[in-house]
Amino acid sequence: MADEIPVYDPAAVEQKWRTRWHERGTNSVDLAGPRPYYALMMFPYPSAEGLHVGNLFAFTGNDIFARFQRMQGHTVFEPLGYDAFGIHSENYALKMGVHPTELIPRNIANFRRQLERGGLMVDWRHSVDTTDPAYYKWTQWVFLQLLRRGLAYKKKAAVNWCPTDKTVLANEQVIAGACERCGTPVEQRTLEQWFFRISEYAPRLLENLSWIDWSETTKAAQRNWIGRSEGAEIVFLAPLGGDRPPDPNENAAVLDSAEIRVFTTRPDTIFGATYLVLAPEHPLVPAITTTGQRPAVSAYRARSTKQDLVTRRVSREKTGVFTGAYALNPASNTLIPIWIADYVLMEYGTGAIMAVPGHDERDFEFATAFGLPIVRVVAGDGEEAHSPLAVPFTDNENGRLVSSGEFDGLSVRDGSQRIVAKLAARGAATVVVNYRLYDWCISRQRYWGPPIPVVYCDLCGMVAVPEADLPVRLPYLENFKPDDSGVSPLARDESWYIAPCPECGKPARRETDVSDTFLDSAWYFLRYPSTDRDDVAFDPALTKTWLPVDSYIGGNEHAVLHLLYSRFITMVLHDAGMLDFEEPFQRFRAHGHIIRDGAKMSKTHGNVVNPDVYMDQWGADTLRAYLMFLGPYQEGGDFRDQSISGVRRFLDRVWSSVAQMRDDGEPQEEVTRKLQQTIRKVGEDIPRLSFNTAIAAMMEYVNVLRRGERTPQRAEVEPLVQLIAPFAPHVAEELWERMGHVASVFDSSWPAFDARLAAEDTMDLPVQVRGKTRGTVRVPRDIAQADAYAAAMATPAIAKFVTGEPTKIVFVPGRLLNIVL
RNA sequence: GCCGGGGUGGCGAAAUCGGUAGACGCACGAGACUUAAAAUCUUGUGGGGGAAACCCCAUGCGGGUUCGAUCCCCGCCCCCGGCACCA
Repeated sequence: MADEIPVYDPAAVEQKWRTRWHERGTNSVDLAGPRPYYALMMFPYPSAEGLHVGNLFAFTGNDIFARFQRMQGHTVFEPLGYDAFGIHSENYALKMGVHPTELIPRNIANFRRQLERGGLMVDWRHSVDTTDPAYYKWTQWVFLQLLRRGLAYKKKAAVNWCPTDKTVLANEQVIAGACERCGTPVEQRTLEQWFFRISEYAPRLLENLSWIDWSETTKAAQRNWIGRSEGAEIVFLAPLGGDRPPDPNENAAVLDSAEIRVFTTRPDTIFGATYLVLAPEHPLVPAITTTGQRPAVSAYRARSTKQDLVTRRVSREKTGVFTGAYALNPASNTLIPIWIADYVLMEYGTGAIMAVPGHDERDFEFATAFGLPIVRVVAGDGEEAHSPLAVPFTDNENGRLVSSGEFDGLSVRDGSQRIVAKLAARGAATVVVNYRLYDWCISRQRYWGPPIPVVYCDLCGMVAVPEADLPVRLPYLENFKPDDSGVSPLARDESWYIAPCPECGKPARRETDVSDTFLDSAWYFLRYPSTDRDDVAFDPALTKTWLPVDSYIGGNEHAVLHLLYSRFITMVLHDAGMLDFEEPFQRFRAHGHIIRDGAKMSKTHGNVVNPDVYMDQWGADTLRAYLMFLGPYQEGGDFRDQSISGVRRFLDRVWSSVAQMRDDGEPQEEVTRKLQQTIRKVGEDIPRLSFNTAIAAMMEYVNVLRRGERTPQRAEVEPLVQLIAPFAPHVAEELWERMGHVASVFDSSWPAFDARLAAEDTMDLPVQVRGKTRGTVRVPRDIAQADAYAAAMATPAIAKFVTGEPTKIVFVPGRLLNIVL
């Protein structure tokens, strides 16, 4: 090192180390290495626009964490792949008039280039591409495992249909009655669809949330989605065949009657149930409807089943029709009318409710609209028991039962229990738990996805494609545009869909639907370690070593879709004896999102950041560190062009510290102490993903290091280079090499924290008078209270506030002294 | 409506088993270097008052607990995200 200080040239340094890492295999993981650590990040959809700065933000956080784990002595596996099937790609291909089989490889190549440029420690030998037959062969295999276990089934179902994308959508993909992709109002259509029985797993999917180490926001979203509610099913008997209101004096039990089961979370309010409501599609409706009401009821049913979901969900106006029938309220023993209305959903609970207008807003609205009786059966403390209700009373914390016979005076909770117990004794009620989670509709009438591996034979019926015959390859279709028919474009290619029946060999017909993209991504983490194996989906030994995933990082936009499906598929494979764990991700952290100028980045806002531009101008290391510095990783932040210079300045200062470094002296005590504190801080912050404060701590250290005219010593800068390495890997490698090291800095051990070197003998003890800080005194760290007090009183600036005798002295050793007067 | 997360300088943000509020960075001001500018270095910067030493106010709003509250409790307001005619 001569007098000339070499200039930090990011472009040259980064180019050099990309090549070097490749040549040396620095990022190639030894899957048999010690202390395996699987650091997974959500794989991207390779869009034509290229890598988004938001992707880079997400990946960089994971990369820092992974590199840190490696320097802690772990063998770290940090794979990345491409989620390239799906409507997004297909629509883009349609728009551009390019076939997806051409488009996707092009996009992937561009992504790969940008990702490598970002300096990620990814082992590309273990990548996946969901559109590769070598991958989707196993996606089809996963489907067959569910089929075999009775967890995949086909049924005619009212499904969400997007008229723009011309496809079925899962409930998860319908936001406020509209398609999450294009915003078009969703219609209801009845089609034959494939479903997975995820609802059967609802209790486990919910319960496990109590012990997995995930972001609270994500767990809350899943809990909301699964939607558990505790309550009771109560039986109401409805006498049949009468065209007149039954005589209450008549013995209802002797009449032929229908059992109407309702679900309620408020059995305590049963004395206030003044009518029943069935969903229009409820199967008992034809049986109970009286002759006189038949025309009105049929008209209403016809209308509401045709009605699309939007009208039904967005306009909350209450409509309904009286069936003419009555049911016996098993608690109050009175006859109450039975109505049908579309505010009661067939898909949830029993498709029937007991309406308690006094204590439920919806029932209140309905009762008001149709002039049905509103009875109060819960009253608040000190409230007149029979005070009329202008609005439904829903305070179930303080409420007490009234007008409820023997149950009067009980709390909501006790009342519920006692009433259910009493009804249960005569078989009229059962305690039940309901979930809002519906089965997962996985079929899509589109082109760009894995064909569902099933064949229909006139003789043998539905036959699963044998595993040995997988993959069922997606044929090349010139015209893959979807149409309104509700049938997949694959149904146009007879040469493809006519196939021999696997059982009898006679010509049969392939399933022409493809599966949902979310199935591709529900198991990809199992594939990464085993990409070398083409005979199994996942190698048992490798899976035992590497899974479950140690750390998973991704966006919260996948909190309910991808994460829930992945957990479900894992549980199924666990139950099938193929995995020895049932939760795929031990730890999950949701990262935040990068916005710019206070708005989400989008082409319409014109505020999209192309990472290439910033890597050209500042270097990848600077961009990485800046993204991590601009805000808390789990909250995201605002990308501001102006602020990036501060991070570059910091790296410049690290660079010149190394360039000027000397080997001929002792490290300075204050610098050493600060260094130790920084080692501790950075080592604590990285596992917490608190990257912004870790960078701030390193900046503080560099400020101390560069203070004054002195030349830094090796022992002062060498650990610094290791600390910055996860954040700025290229420049750290370069500096590490310039300091004389041959091996990669990532094969060095993270600097050890030495508490003795970090400790200081003296400190500035804050002194408060009456709780207000009035100054500090320089005292030994382990000073006793009396000495601290004496020191404070010896400081005029503090003593002058002590105007009388102290009544109390609060002393927290090492923290503060408070003199109370 | 229910469930999460959040509200701190001009800006991005630190600090929560209760203990000097505003670390670090941006921007801005002053100075050094320079013919000059850029870069770099030094230094200042929450608001108000004061010549100054200093004083007062301040973590969305209003109360409370405490020697001491950004942090805990009660009652509100606002922003972001999830769920939503789910009984």
